[in-house]
Amino acid sequence: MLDARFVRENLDAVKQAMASRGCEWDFDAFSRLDEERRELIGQIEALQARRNEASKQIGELMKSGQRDEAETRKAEVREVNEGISAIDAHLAQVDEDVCRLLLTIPNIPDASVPVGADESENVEVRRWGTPREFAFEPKAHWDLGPELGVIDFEAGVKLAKSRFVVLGKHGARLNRALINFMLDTHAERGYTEWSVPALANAETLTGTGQLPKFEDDLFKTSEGLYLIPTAEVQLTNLHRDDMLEAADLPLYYCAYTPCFREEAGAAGRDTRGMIRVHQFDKVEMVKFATPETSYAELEGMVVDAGNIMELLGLPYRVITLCTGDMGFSAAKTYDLEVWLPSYGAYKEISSCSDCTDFQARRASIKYRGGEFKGSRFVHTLNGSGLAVGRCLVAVLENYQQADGSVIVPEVLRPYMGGLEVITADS
RNA sequence: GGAGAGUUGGCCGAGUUGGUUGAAGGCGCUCGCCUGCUAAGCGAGUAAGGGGCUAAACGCUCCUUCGAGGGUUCGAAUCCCUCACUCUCCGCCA
Repeated sequence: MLDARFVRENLDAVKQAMASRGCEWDFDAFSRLDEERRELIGQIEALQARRNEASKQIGELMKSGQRDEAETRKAEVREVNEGISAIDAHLAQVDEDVCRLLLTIPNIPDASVPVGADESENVEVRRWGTPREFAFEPKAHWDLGPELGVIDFEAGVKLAKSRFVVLGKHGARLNRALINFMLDTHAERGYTEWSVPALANAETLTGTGQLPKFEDDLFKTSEGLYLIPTAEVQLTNLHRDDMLEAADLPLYYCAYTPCFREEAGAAGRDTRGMIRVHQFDKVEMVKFATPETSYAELEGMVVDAGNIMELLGLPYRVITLCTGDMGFSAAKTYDLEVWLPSYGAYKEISSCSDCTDFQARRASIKYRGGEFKGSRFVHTLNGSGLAVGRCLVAVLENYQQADGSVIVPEVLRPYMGGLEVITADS
């Protein structure tokens, strides 16, 4: 969420920022409501000051036995109170409208973010590794997986519905190996591991920005809880309403969780395979940093995500999302894309964002003890490290051999009981 | 699920015959003094959010907030109701 005063005082800059995102926002309504709100607050507070003054006098009159005079003042206050409640009802409505507007305006892109309309205008930053030249026709994971018995698409549909998958045999173990490998690797780099609920309440999801605007993307339970779309939600909200110490920053957190997404607007996209499914595993990284260091921390997070693919020997590239392609809460986002032979292209496997104080303001996450008076909002960052399902797909496709078997990357073998090759009958 | 106790500022903790208590005291923190160093000591300051005044900073002023919401009252941390959460005991259970 943006600060109402900031929007008011930087109206043109905010308008420009929203235009660069291709985001429609009712600035006129905001200005109107914001002004009305302040006007009403002024009126109410003037009346409240009168009431407080009179009440104090009534107390004194009662003590000194001037009952009649006290009764007169009481009648006066009753009248003042009627005025207050009338205005108050109006203010409550205006407040709600202002709040609703502020909760639906996205973060302002950082100045370094390329301006662009959509993903075609994202900017490549760097590449690591070289896509392998196959001496045979490589298979896509939607063929390879079932043939090896590691992915079962039909079973997923039977147990739940389309866009759910079942991992079997070495697939299940490879999945678990990836999770453990990622968590262990991040731990070595200073990330504290957490295990968090897979369900979250509305307040939590409002804190990170999924609600109220993107409720359609979430699975919801009958009692009002939501299945988390990412562990970012939980890790970031761990410190909701907290006051952190500057000396403790930055904080590095990570967690493995399943993630659940309705994919409401994704009909027809990535329909084959397990690239886009309703439930997938992900290891997530979250940082809490000061405004001074947050962009440097973002660079570091991208390195930490890329490190996983480098250790796995998976070719990838890093791109900077342009203004039109960035997520709601982010001020700057790097996507990491892994090479997938089935797509003949790089495909998103991680998204690392600096949300600046956007989430911290919603969730009230502050810190103190720095070179400033009082407290300030922290900057929150999050990034996948990595999406496990897509990583499993990348391993299968990139490490496949002509006979249909798949070599297990060396770093994963300790997690696979020393297994070196996945074959259909192993 | 049943019964009881609790929820106060960065933290701990007073405050329930309603009225200068936004809140004693302590800890922590900041500044100053003192002090070979450190520790201790002395003095002052120290909640947040919002409105207004000011070109702005400083500052001044007003309002709100004692788990959340509602009620009683001229006035509520203090009385009443509802809800949430925490703790203890019982029940149930992986």
